[in-house]
Amino acid sequence: MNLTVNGQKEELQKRLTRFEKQCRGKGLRVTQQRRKIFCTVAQSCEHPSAEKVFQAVRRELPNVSLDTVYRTLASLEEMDLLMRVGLSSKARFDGDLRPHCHFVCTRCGEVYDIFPQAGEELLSLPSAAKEMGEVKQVHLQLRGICKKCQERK
Amino acid sequence: MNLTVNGQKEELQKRLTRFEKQCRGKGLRVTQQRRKIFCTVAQSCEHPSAEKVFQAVRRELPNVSLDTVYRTLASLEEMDLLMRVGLSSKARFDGDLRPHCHFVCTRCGEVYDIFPQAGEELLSLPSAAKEMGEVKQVHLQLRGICKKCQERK
DNA sequence: TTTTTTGCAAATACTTTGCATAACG
DNA sequence: CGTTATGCAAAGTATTTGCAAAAAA
Repeated sequence: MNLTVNGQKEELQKRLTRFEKQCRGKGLRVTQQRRKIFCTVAQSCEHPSAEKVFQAVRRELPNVSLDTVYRTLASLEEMDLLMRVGLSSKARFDGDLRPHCHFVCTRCGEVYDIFPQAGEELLSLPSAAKEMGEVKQVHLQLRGICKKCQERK
Repeated sequence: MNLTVNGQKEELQKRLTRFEKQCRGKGLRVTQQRRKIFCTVAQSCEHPSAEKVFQAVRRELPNVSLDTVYRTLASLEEMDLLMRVGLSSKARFDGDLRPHCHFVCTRCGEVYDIFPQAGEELLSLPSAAKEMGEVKQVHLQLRGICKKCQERK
């Protein structure tokens, strides 16, 4: 994997400090594996898959296992130290093609529709978008904890 | 599955006609299975998984198979008759937490970052969002065909 | 030392594929 | 009728889990 430094404003050291602080706050131990996995994703700008992270980390920690990578990525996501592109778990489909967005509950996995009010603009595309290719669909997804899950806590 | 009619403006009949026209245009036959699978997703407002669609379709076509459902959902997506929530395939991660969006190429699966220009507003949340729960992250994903794929066509 | 985390291996989803038969146009 | 789509079964990925050993605090 090409570990080009991505354009994050805070340098790696600051981010590592934040990572360690959050781990300790949650009672999670700062292991070599966790640190290396975090650094790998933080420094990459290619949206690596679990497998890619595994391969990169393995160069320095030849004994890491893929399942540790999975477990760690999940906990880093939970701590908001990284984000997941798309959704994990199984595919879900939507036959409603009108512009709207989805609220996805990260606890129960439920997906709710949100329609903009009359007059509300859903979004304006960043101008850089057309340089990437031909945009066919726009998916706006809000992630958080839904009302139901908040109540049953 | 609760097949509540969703609030689509065109009624089912019109959508079915469009579906049939697009199938014929692509040389795809309008089979009972395709029609039923399309109707199921078009009428549902609960973002069903492949399995859920399978269960619903099965009630009227007891012999459908799950793999037909998968194949059909994929072709309906290709024809832009439905959309997929999140991404299929494997999970990918992003350690850059600054507000930005992703261009996802639906042909090669590559994910590119798009950062808004200075002064460009990425989006304004629909006012209905806060009623759903606590929004923790906003994911804006543009799907289309990337430059590279356009060229190698 | 005590508890958490790891690596291993095996299990579990979820999704895709090859092929003979059935069905559309 | 000729070709495409289906159903079946089996394979392929991606991800998760139980458990004993290793490592952090």
